[in-house]
This record gives sequence, C-alpha cells and structure tokens, in this order.
Amino acid sequence: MAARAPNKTRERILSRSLIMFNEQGEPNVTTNHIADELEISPGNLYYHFRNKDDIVEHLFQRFEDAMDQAMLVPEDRDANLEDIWLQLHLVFECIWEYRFLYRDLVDLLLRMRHLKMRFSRILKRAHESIVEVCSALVRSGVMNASRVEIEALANNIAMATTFWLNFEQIRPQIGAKTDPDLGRGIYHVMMLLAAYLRDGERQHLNDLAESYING
Amino acid sequence: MAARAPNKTRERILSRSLIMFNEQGEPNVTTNHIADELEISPGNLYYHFRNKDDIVEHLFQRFEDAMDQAMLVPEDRDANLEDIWLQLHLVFECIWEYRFLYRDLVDLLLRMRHLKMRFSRILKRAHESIVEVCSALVRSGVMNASRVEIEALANNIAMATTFWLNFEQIRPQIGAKTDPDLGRGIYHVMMLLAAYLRDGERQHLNDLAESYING
DNA sequence: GTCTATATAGGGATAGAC
DNA sequence: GTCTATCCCTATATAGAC
Repeated sequence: MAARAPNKTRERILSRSLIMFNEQGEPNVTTNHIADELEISPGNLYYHFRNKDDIVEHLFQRFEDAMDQAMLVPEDRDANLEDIWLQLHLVFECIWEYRFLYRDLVDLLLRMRHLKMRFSRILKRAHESIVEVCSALVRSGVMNASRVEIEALANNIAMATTFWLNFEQIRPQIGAKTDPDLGRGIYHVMMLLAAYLRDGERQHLNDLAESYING
Repeated sequence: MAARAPNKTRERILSRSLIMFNEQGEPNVTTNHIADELEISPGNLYYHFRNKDDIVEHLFQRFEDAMDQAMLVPEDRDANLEDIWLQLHLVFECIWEYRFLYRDLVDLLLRMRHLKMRFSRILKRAHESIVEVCSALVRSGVMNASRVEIEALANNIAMATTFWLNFEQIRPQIGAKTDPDLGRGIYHVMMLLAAYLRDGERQHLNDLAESYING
C-alpha cells in the first residue's frame, strides 16, 4: 500500500532545505531556490510538501527529537560536573545542526504558533533538567547556592545556551566566515556555574573549560 | 534654502514606523503598510525616504545615540552597585524603545553590513564598560573575581542584556500580549553579578533586586 | 509635498499533461 | 513522481501630474 521505495526526493528536499536554511537564513530561502538547487521543478516540491512551513515543521520535528535525546539525564545517580559538560556538548551540537531555527526564533515561533508551544516545552524541560543537576551538585557538596539562586542560574544558562550562536554572530571580531567555536559557548555557560562552586571544584571546572577551549 | 518648516511628514513616518516595527516585527511591515497607516500615498513615503532600509537606518541612528547616552559611566569616582542598577535600567529602557532591532538582529545586521559594525561598536563599548565597573567593585572590595572571571561575566551580562527580550518572548508562560517586565530582566542580569559579591553586598543586591521586582 | 498610476520583480501555489 | 505553464498576489520603487 505504501510507496514502493522510501521516498528519496522527499528526503533530499528536507536535507537540502536544512543546509540552505542554516546557511542563508530561513526567511531568505524560497521554495524556488530549494527546487533550483535540487534541480527539480517547483511543482515537484509542492507534490511532496504542502508549503514551505510544512518543510520547516518536519525539520522542527527532527530537531525536537534530537533535543529530547540530548537532554536525557542519568537517572540512577547524581549528576557530576563531567555529566554537565557532556550534556552541554550534546545540546550545543544539536542547536548547531538546526541553527536556522535559532537565528530567527522569535519571528518563526510567532508565525507558527504550535511550534512555539513545542519549543517552550523544550525550554521548560531544559530548565527543569538544569535545576535538577544543580540540586544534585548542591547535595553532593560541590555547589553552594540557594533555591532562588539555582532558579536564576537555570534561567541564565537556558538563555545563554539558546542565544549563544546569535551572540557570536553579532560580536565585533567575527568578520570572516569561520564557523563559531562551540567550545567557547560551552565554556561561557560553564562559567555561569563556576561562581557557585566551592574552590576546589571551581578550579577543576576552570581546568576542564580551559583544556576544552585549547583543544 | 532649507525647507520652510521642520519636515512633519518625515517625522511622522519615522515615529510611526518605529511603532509598527516594534509591534509587528520589521520584516512584516512594508512601506505600503506604513503609508496606509499614516493615510499618505506610497509615493509620498518614497519622496521622504529612498527605501525601507533608509527608514531603518535613521531609526538605528537614534537608537545608537540613545545607547551612547545610556552607557555613560561616572568618571570622577568608582562605580557602586546602585550605579549599575541605574545603568542597566537606562539600557533596558533604550532596548525596549527600539526592540524591533533586537527581534531580528542577526538577519538585520547581515542584511545591512554597516549597521553590524556600528552595533558591534556598541557591544564592545558595553563590554568595556562592564569590565570597568566590575573592576571598580573588585577594587572597593565588594566583588571577588579574577580577571578571567570578569571577562566571562562581562560577556554573559552583555549577552543576557542583548537577548533578554527575545528570551521573554519564547518562554513557556507568556501567552497573553502583556508587555514583559523589564524589571525581571534587570533582576536576572544582576543575579549574574551576585555570585561574585561578598556576602554582605550579595544580600544588599538581593534586597535591591527584590524590592525592584516587587514594585 | 503629495497624489495617481504604473512598472517590475519575485514568491507561493495549483492544474493538468506526461 | 515529475514537469511545464501559469495564476495570483504582494512588495519595492518610479514617473509625472497637480
């Protein structure tokens, strides 16, 4: 009953769209551009997708799945600093892969209301996850922070993670087309934590961040 | 030789554009929309401005002036916590007034390259200003942070200030069309500082933030 | 300074042949 | 599944009358 073969053109459209959206920004890529690039007709593209938003939506679904995967927290034990480092790394990679979503986030989410709810859910889960991990750090004596401070910290970490790429793009030095160094972003997010750590672990974290930045 | 009277239509276009850009997002407002709203013809609008970017550019100029004004640091003495609070307040007000620039910042600055340089200059100045103020706090014994930590902190403060409004817009709870509370943003930025303050001042800052949030 | 009218271009989307 | 042809609509921008 289903299509005889896995739909190759459909998949080509999705993956090429992702590349073009990431490179040029979603608002600047039209369905015609995508069709041109793939050397198919616009009509063909519209056979596979109702419209451009439909493409965006399918890409968002993949992003959502990838983020849910990246945010999994070890449940059998309390998280430690290395866990955080690893998790941030996974999340940053995921954001990087679907960075077009973040570039015009506000406009995109206002235009497609149901995506806003789904994105909010991700943010909410991220926030809870951060609070949980920080609480674990407090329990294990590594971190020293009140409940209120943890809440504010979680908020700032979520925001920093969400907008790091955008911030990188508008900073002074970046003139060349070099890809931003995700390590820098992770480093800065970890520095948000650092202030609340006890001296030993604070140093430990600094070393970790330092080594990560240098390679 | 000059126009007999200060150009009223020109000014009306600018101020109305600002309102519409802020409300609907700059990419979603066309020159026709603006002309309609003002009940003038599109042709008339184009008599006063070469194109839409020309309008954006004039608004950016005003933003730039306002920001330069808002970022003035007292030079005759070391800054204290109240100074920071006041300055953040001024900057947040300024951002709020020209929030359309921030909503689609990356796309806007990539489209208008010279604006990117000017915006970078503002960011750079903000960064320096924050470093300076923090250094003053360290000198006066209120803050405890290394040079490296101050750099990271300044970076994070600049980023948080830049993207606070965007973050507010995509957070879970915000469904209604209520204006976001700038106080919340200022509070969170100050919480970035809090971790590095000595206990007494840390409490002082918490009180300040607390009272600011409650009214 | 302001209007009407219009040129131009491009994007989104569909119909119908193959 | 794919293509060609086309329609509709909107946005930017200009010319020329008033």
